[in-house]
Amino acid sequence: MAVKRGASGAITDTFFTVTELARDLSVTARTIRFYEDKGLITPRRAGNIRVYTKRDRARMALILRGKRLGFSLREIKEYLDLYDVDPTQIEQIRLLLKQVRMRLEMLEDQRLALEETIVELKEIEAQTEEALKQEVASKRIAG
Amino acid sequence: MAVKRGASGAITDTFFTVTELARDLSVTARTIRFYEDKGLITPRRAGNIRVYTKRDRARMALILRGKRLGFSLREIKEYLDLYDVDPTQIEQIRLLLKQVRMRLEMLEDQRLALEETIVELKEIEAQTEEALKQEVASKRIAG
DNA sequence: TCGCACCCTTACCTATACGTCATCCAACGA
DNA sequence: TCGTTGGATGACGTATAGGTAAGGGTGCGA
Repeated sequence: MAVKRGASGAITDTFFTVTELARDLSVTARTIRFYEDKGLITPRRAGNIRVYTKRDRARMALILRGKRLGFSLREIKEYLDLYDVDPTQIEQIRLLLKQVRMRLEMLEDQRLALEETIVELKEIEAQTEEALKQEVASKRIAG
Repeated sequence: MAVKRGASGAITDTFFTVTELARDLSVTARTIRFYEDKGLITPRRAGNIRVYTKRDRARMALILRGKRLGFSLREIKEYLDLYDVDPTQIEQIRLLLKQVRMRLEMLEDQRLALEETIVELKEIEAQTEEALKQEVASKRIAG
């Protein structure tokens, strides 16, 4: 409920400081500032202090999801820019569509690889559990 | 059909040289040697020349899939080691099982993120196609 | 008024994953 | 015998994604 900055570093309930946002998203403030450096996010300032809105927070969440998916910051930036394209420029729209489709293909491909791996790991898991049971059982008999 | 090394660098049909394997997998020879340096793959040698079997090729394919999934070489190494664990050591089995389950959790998580993103991109795609149609139609009328 | 908690910027440090020479050796065909 | 192709180090270079101080400013409660 603090309107001014208290011990927590909060400005208001709808705005965040870097460290607040960082804690919220389980990253460091350094990381957030670094993303700003790279042009992925541009918070407003109160004086020279960064002020993040909920929209900024959502954007950060998108960035982090992109990272979980294994994309580089450059790629994530391009991806985020897809949301900000001017829809009146027809050539720009065509380009955008092409990019979106390429990315979709990549993701579908990645999903396939992912599912293959999950299946294999589950097999290993099952075999391992089996082996474990066998081991324990034989020890019980031997003991 | 070459038994000796010909112009292609082939040794036999079942063995590969670095560059052959590299071409086959669309990576550079440097990459493969680097993986060896990091202990991810250990081909046999003919003298001091690397000789890769089909098994080596399969292992390389696993490595590359791991990379597509966004894992580091260190993680991929750990993952590959799962295939080589001695199944008689019960504590080792328990550890293995734990690792497999952790990795599975990560992958399921990743799959979720992936599917969210795919859905969003498909929405953008649909909207963009729509906008494109509108643009073209209006230009046709105007022209 | 001191210290603490945060904020900012600048700058150097680090790990990962290769790319890029440079140098040297061996085999093969013209 | 020479040139080309390919293989093997070894060393240095590079991009990405931050970590880690260093140095300095501000507001606030004790």
